[in-house]
Amino acid sequence: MSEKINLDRCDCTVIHEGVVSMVKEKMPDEEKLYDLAELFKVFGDSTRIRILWALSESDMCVCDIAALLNMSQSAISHQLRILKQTRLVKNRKDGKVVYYSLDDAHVKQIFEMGLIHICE
Amino acid sequence: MSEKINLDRCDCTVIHEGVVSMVKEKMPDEEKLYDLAELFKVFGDSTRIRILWALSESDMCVCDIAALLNMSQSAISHQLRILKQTRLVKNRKDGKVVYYSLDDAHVKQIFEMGLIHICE
DNA sequence: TGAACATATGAACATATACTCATATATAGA
DNA sequence: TCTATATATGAGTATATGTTCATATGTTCA
Repeated sequence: MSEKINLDRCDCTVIHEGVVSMVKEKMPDEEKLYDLAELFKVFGDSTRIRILWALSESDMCVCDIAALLNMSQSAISHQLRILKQTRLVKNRKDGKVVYYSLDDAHVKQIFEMGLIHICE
Repeated sequence: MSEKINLDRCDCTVIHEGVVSMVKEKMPDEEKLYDLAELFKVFGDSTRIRILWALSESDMCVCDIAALLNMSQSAISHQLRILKQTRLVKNRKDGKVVYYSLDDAHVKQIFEMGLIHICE
């Protein structure tokens, strides 16, 4: 279990060849893991987390969210754009007002999983 | 349902006072949501995601991980530090070699929740 | 049609962050 | 003790990103 092969970029030797090749087999596509990271990156901002949490309580328009979080309308709008691109929220227009709501039933479950870790 | 009160920072008016105050009541502590965002931020990097996924398959030493991901030992070590600070991984020392393993049984479940969204 | 308002958006800026590079620390073996 | 090896870490750098500011778009109502 100690073959010691030098590799390209990593400036060290493989100590456990068997383990590495086994794990390499089991790893999902690079792309899928990249997408997964991109999704969590969206959750990784407190403004967006608060927006998502708020929307999990009730649909709201942009002004309401801005008031709730005491932030500028522009800042909220920019973040809503990101959340929409990630298909985490959707919106419906009613005259001048745009109402946002969650577009994924699993958002709350993802929150729960995170909280379980934090609260341990 | 249209009280229109001007607020501090948000450059707009509250359209639905009732909804905003109701949601404000239900929102968790600012600090808790901040911690939650910080946790997801750790998941929001493809290098760390790949490390966590790899460790969910098998414990590994730093060199093995560097070889697996074809990255420098230093880069991996820096990321492992972050993962350890967040209590997502732990390590044990065996001579010169440091073995890392998952420190949270829920990591895989958090992945699953993310994948459900991506695969929809 | 024109004023008021809700929202969206591009550019600029300040900050955060992931990696590299150089080097420190620690352990094993000769 | 000296060398080799495995890992950790501080500084520097390039890039990513969140917010602000100014302004555009689109809708309602007088």
